[in-house]
Amino acid sequence: MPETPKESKLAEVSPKTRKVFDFIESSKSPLGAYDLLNDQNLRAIGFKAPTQIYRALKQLLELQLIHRVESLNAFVACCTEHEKGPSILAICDSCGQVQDIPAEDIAAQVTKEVVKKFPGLKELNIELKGVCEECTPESPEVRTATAS
Amino acid sequence: MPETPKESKLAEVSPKTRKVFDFIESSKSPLGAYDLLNDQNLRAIGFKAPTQIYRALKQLLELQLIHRVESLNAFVACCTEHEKGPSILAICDSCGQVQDIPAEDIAAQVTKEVVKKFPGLKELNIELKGVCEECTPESPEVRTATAS
DNA sequence: TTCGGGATGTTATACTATTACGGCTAAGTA
DNA sequence: TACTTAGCCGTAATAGTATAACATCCCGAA
Repeated sequence: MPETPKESKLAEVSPKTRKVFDFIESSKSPLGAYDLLNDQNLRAIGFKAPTQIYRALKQLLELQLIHRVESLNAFVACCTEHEKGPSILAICDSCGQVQDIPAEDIAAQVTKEVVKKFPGLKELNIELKGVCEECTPESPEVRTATAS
Repeated sequence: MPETPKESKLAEVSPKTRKVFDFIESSKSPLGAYDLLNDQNLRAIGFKAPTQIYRALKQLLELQLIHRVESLNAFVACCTEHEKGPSILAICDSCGQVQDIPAEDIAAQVTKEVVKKFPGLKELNIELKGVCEECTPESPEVRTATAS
């Protein structure tokens, strides 16, 4: 049976790094490095200093198992459905949850638009703030949305 | 004669806040709060503590005279040509300069794509990393660009 | 003139991230 | 076996970013 990409990546990391991933993945909201550091379960397995946490996070970022949410200084697990492609991170101001939305076509359009002014594009980071579907009180029929 | 939007906004702020804007605007690269705080010219006019700087920055952000570059914890002046609309911030890894590129159409597409999953969209932040045109060694004819 | 509110000053502290260094262990080699 | 070296991990110290809390001043309204 074929391993999923996530499983094969996780096979490469140490048990401690894996534990960090598990906590991020099981959290509904993004976690900061110090949230992780102060987690009793991670303390219990030997995390005592920020460096240790940051080392694990660095590895998970390189494997693209997690995203860094720049505007929150925090981390979320990558959505397992589209592990490879570019993402939009949609941050709900109300419940704090972050959705990792696939953004292949947006990325393509951005690339196309900026190529003249910025020919050496390497990384793309899109973060949205607002209110997610679950926290939106209006009925679905009358919803509207605008970006400022 | 009509004032520019920038001028009319700047008319509202205190001389000290204006001075902070001037420094950000005249800088080629994004400035952090502590870069500003440690600037001799700002010290000379009475900036002594981070709070003062952050207050000025907050006001300038609200007036949309500056952008916060989330991935750098730093601030750049808004491009004067498109003060009102959404922007893409393109950060050059080589020279450190940031281009503020208009992004009306990208914003519209993002809005359209995420409206179902994220109907309450309020803010859009797009940051790119890579190498700008000036720092790109290749000849213009053979340039290509891809977003990961 | 006194009151109250907004802007500004000041101090302390919280939060985020990195550097530097030292020890351990596992793989390769004489 | 003993040596070496490179990478991983632990630890301490410090750098960098941001906010809270409270004092003070100044000005306009009553």
